[in-house]
Amino acid sequence: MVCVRFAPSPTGHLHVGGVRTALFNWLFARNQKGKFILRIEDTDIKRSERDWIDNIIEGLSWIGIDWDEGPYYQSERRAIYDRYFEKLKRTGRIYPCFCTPEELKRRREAGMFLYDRRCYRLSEDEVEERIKAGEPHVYRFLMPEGEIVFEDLIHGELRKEGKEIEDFVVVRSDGTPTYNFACVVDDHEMGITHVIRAHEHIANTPKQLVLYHALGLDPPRFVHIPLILGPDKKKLSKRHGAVSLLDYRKEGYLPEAMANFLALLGWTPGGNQEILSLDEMIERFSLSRVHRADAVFDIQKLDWMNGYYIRQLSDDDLLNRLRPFILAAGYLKEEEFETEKGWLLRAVRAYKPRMKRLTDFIHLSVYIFKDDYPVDRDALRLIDETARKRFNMLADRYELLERFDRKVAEEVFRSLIKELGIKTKELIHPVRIQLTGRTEGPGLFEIMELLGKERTIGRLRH
RNA sequence: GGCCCCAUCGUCUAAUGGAUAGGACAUCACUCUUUCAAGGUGAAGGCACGGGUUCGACUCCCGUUGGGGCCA
Repeated sequence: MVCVRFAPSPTGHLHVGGVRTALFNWLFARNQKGKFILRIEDTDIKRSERDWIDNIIEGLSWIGIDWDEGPYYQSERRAIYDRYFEKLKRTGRIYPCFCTPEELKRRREAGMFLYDRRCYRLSEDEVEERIKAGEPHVYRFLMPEGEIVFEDLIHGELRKEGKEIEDFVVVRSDGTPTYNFACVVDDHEMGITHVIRAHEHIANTPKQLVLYHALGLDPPRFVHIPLILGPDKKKLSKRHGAVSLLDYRKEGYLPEAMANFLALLGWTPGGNQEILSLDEMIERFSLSRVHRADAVFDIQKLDWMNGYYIRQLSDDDLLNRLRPFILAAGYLKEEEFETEKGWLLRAVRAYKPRMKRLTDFIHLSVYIFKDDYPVDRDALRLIDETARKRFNMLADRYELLERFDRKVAEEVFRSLIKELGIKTKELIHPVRIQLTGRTEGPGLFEIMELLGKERTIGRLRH
């Protein structure tokens, strides 16, 4: 059975690149009726934080990814790594190294890019003595020579000369395993069959393979997926703006749009359909349709897709999703959602085709919630004395109405225009500006209905 | 400095030796319309370059260029 994992390091927010990796793993597992495991790689304890772990879990859940096992924490699996460490020691392929980070840095600056094995040449007596003296030391893996060849499911055959890789560290001076070592142990222990991870890990694969070999274990299949780039074609990072998945939630993106958009970065379902639900993605997912080249994160396409998903939502559903934003903006109080529901639904319907993000609703609709809304000063100049006279005439007629909705508002409006012998737009535009402070928005009579008789008249006379 | 990966419209991509190189976003135009959106119709826009291989290359091979990544 296929078994994959997503193994983020809790050193920061769950970013969109990580989500995409998780998504590919998850889609593959679900498509293959396999298992998806969540593993938190927190070996580097000082850099890991509980908050980041929460962020990862919340982000994955929000976008719709669930896991069959875990989260496992590497920080709680020390005993397992120790066991494999002993095993590794018995192979004679690791040796202690006493070189300090400062020394190594200095040598690298001097042009020594590969470790020169100086500690490997230490005599047994000296090693024993220095360990006994409590001198800090790491353990390095003695790299075998010869070519390491492996099959990547996306890139095909990849090869690397063993002597081009230095004797990498497997265990730190504090006894914790390094990334490559812990990763191999966990992937084996958890029965991982396919390691699907970001392209930047290609260089780690040969190191992991020699570890599998030394430990006498069968390696999994490797799949290196392309990176997500910023508009400048460099690896997506904070420099490019929002990279944290939950920041997108805060900005009003829908989880289904995020998932759809991210899945299409590097993968195609084939055919021309681009809008897919998670279930459709599961059904059609295949690693053979994952692209090789890196992909630029195109926020404009995300915006379009998010707007598209918003338009597909029922008014009711959309209102529910808008609720936290409306509350946060202070437009309404919790209890008013019930009493104002009918009105809110009409408002939602009016602004729906104009939203790209949920937050758009807040600024698009200010003037129906508040009386102190922003006003376009330039547009205001279009309102002259004649216009004001007409506003009052219109207000006078609206005063007489028993019922006030978009239909009667329009009928009355049009009859006034007819009497005045002017064109519709000669009055409609000034009225819109007078009522909303801006030149664009939903149909004028919908706005009037949302405003209601009193406020419409009040603003007309203002 | 070394090693590795990648290369189709501005962006995401389809094509798997034989189509006018297809679609989506963005752009532009037209349309609808009380404005802005949304919708509809259409346009413009791409195989990085140079060698091979082949009857025939976007497709295979080599090189160049460009971009990216990893060793800290």
